[in-house]
Amino acid sequence: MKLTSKGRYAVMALVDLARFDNINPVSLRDISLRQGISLDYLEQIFSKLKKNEIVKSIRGTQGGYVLNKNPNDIKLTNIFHAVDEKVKTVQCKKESKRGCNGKATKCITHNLWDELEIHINTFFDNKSLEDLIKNNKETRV
Amino acid sequence: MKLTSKGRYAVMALVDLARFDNINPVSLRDISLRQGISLDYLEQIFSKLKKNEIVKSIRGTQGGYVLNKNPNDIKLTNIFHAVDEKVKTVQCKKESKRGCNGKATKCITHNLWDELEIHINTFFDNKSLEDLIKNNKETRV
DNA sequence: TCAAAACTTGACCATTTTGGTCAGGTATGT
DNA sequence: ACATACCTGACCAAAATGGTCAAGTTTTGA
Ligand code: FES
Ligand code: FES
Repeated sequence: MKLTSKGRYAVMALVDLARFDNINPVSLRDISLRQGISLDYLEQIFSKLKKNEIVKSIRGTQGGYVLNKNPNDIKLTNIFHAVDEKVKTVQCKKESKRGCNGKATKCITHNLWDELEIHINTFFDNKSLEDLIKNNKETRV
Repeated sequence: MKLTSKGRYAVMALVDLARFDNINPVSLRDISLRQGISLDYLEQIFSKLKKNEIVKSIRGTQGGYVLNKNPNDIKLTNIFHAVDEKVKTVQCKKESKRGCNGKATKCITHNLWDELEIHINTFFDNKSLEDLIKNNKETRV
């Protein structure tokens, strides 16, 4: 089980963004330099964040990106969903009655994995961007 | 973030094993048939489980595998560790002071991922094979 | 006006991981 | 002796990962 860098970068970039967007839009170039993430890769990520209305873009010189919501209303769940970082612990299709082995009933560990998935998602549901900024400000002092 | 089938199969196979090992050793062939897992693949998995002293092997006709510990002492953590299914959320090396971006300090989201890793591992630490068997017996009634 | 800054889109690709298969063993009970 | 079942290691196709590259379009400020 590992986190992909797409998800990791998305959160990283948004925390960076949230810390600077009070006055001006923040350019991807700046985020790229500060966080050490490839500019081209950031563009892919922000394209998705924009489609999911987590950020707004402002074009032209002095342009950049701005948060589209209150940091408190942006949960990790939303960010991960936007960049297709999904938690997948079961093998079978959830909607179906069939199991992962192709048999007619769910396998003997299905419930376990389901519990695990809920356990992980709970973490993401409860963490907002606001929490992360706060936490980061504290450690900056 | 997804679970690999190596980890999933390992647990599945051990639950199956635990349910039948009271009397005789259980052959991989039987597990393979009951759970729909390739025999060759199971052999790879059990080789690792054996090295980690989670199961014992008994060779020859009527041979098979037997649990090497009390089901209550086999935690999911142990199983996952045995088959190299590890939870990896941070990008950097934990021991090092350096961050994932190559910089001298940990990145702004490092603490978050660390928290997440602990959150997930807690789940694995607290779940034993015994729990799974019980749960399964209940649902079988 | 026009160049530079910055967003936009989509194709492309090398490397690694995954999820196995295959081919040969070796040990042991009957 | 022979069948059963463990044991070992090589091998491999397909998918996912983690990007790069190229070619735009839009807007501002000098
Ligand atoms: S994981 Fe759902 S049936 Fe096996
Ligand atoms: S994840 Fe540890 S420094 Fe970024």
